[in-house]
Amino acid sequence: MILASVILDVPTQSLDAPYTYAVADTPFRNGDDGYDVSVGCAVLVPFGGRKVVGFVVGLEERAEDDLPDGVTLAKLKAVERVLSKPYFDEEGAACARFLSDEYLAPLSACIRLFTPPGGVPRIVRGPGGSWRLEQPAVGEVDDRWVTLGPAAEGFEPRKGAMKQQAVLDVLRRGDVRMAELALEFGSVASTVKALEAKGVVAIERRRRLRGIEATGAPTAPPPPSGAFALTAGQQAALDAIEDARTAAAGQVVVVDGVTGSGKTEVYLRAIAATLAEGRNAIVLVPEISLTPQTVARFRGRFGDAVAVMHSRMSQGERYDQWDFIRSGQARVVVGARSALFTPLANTGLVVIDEEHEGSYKQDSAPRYHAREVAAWMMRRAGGAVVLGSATPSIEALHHAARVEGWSQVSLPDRANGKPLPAVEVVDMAAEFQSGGRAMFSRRLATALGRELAAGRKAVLLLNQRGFAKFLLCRDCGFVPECVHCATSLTYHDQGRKLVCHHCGYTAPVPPRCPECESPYLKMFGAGTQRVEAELRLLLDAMEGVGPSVPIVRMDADTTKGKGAHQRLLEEFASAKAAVLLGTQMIAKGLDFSDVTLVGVINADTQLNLPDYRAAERTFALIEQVAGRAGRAELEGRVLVQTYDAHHEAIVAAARYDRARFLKAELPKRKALGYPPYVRMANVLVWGPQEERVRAVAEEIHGQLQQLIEQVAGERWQAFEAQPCVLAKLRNVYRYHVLVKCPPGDDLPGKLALVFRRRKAERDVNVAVDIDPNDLL
DNA sequence: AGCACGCCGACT
DNA sequence: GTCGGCGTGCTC
Repeated sequence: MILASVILDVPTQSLDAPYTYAVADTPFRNGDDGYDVSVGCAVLVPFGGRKVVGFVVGLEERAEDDLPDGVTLAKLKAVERVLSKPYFDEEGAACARFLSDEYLAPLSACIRLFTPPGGVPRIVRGPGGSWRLEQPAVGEVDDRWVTLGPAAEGFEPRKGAMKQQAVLDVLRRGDVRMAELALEFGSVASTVKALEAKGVVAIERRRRLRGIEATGAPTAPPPPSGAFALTAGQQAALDAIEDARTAAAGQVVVVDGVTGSGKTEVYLRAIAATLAEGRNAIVLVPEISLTPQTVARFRGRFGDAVAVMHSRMSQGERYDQWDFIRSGQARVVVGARSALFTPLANTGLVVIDEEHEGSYKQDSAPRYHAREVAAWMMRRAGGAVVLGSATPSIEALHHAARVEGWSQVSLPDRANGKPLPAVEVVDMAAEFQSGGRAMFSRRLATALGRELAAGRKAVLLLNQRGFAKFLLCRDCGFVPECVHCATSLTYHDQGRKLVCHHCGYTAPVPPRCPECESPYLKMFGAGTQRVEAELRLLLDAMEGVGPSVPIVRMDADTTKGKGAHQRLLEEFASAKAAVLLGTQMIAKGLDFSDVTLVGVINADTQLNLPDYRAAERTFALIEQVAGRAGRAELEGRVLVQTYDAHHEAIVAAARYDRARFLKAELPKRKALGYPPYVRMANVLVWGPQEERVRAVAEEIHGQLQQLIEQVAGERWQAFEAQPCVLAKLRNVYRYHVLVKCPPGDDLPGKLALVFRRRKAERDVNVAVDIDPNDLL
């Protein structure tokens, strides 16, 4: 008999295992819907007196006396109905299992990554035990197309039949949509009908493919690759990727290239080579830099074989792109991290651009990292992974240096031969001591005035990730730190105290700076609006600048609406002199040739976040934003304002000296026990009642302590349950328990012993974050 | 005795 | 997640 392994589409811990159902009838066929039961299908199955939707993750032939564990012939029921075409194949099912094991996530949540945008069929329950099946609202859309029919040859409309003549003239130039005819000639329905009756035209329904216009116009046939010569660095990178592709064993190539070194051209050629072999490619791009320009670059080379997936597209657009990929016509998928799970067949290359970006880690279950998943996929499929960045993550660099199958190539020069812009550090503590009280240093103000007056543009970056308040001495730049963890202490209003969110260390707020006795200890955290207001005042007072110079503000608030992001950038591009003021999102991907000045208003907020990656992120941010200046003929200049002018991350970034940064950072990581020298898991516990949350967190800590004593070993550590840095979020109290282990150990496997056994509580939620991005 | 409520396990 | 079984304890 044929048995189907089904994951129920019910997101509950206790139902999160495959259930076995019989596949009735002739092999693999069920019901009258015309779909076969195959891996990846949504199916309707009976489950304890009701019906539920599930997904088939396996099919096998078994003898009646050889059923899987826990299944008896008496219990076994049959799949009732097949509800969909397959959403994924065996490989997808295996990937879901991998995600579930590796990230301790519910299998049903992992399976859901593979289902089409817009949702899957679901059961809706009515009163009195009634139920019905609801199909997803998003689906295919058809257009009515008008084409020339068999009688078109030699047909002449009657004299005076102006509309018929006009319609035919248009059609002789090619097929056209009914909607377009109506737009041009008004109501044409009767005209077209008359012509159709004569067999002069035909009306046919054609599937519309949404999401093309929205993501970069379709282009003429792609120009041949290799139209111009590569730099030596680009060639070396391409060679390394070709070696990895030839090895076909999931090799990972880190392409470490400064901004403007031409990484994208390397990707394009590697993809072209992949396609030439009949295999397909995925390109992952951080959500915020997935702009029409980015897409146009790929469409320019690969034309209509490019599918695009990102969250700013409508559900309909995403659905069509997904279905287009499923149809096998797409050869290249460009998208955010979830594009990994689209139904692209025969993937031979995954490119992850801006690899260091935090958005490659999903922040809800399954909390996967695209880098790890891509590596897993390409190991299985015999492909290669490319990780590109001007500032590769410490993990990537570390892996490249010592993990089998990983390698690194550098592109140290810009493709246009121009030097990188000079970066100057503005010491705000010194500025303050000499009387400067403003948000903008005199040096930055002067530079702004000069560039704007000369009709050039500036980009100002405001680091907004300063929501965790910290204390800073305005005289010497001192920030109180934890004596155990070397992270800054967070200020708490309740009780006016400083707390370390890693180990729980607490200290009172000092009345004076412990370093220099200054009384000017200030809490930090400013918003974009305030900065904009202050900047406006500053510009208006400047000679040769004044109120006519626009400030374009880009942050989470101003980029909310559809297309707002694009509109703001166009506004900035079309202005003569202008300032673009924004948060993180302006740090990458922007390429305006007339930006000559880049200012970082507050490099410190990032640096002083109570997080072990603070220095790494600050270093990366400065390098990234510096790359925005002077991309064309004009020379660029970068000013970085900081109260911590001697911090290695800032000094090293200003000199583009990564080796220097790593030399300072790595020993710290090693001494304090942080990645890449340990593996971490962050156990998050949250709920509406603080007492319950803390009790559960402490209980988990106890269980982990026990796990370590009994199975894991003494090189493991479980830290005491602590309130999170974001201790209360939307009336939910949050605690966490941090676990560390040696980098080679099976962290998820061991933790599963504790967490797979726990059953869900009603008032407290628990989530395990393996290799967390941050500990907030 | 009869029934409401809550806990617990099963559900393939 | 949802149902049903069963034990506890309260009411008629």
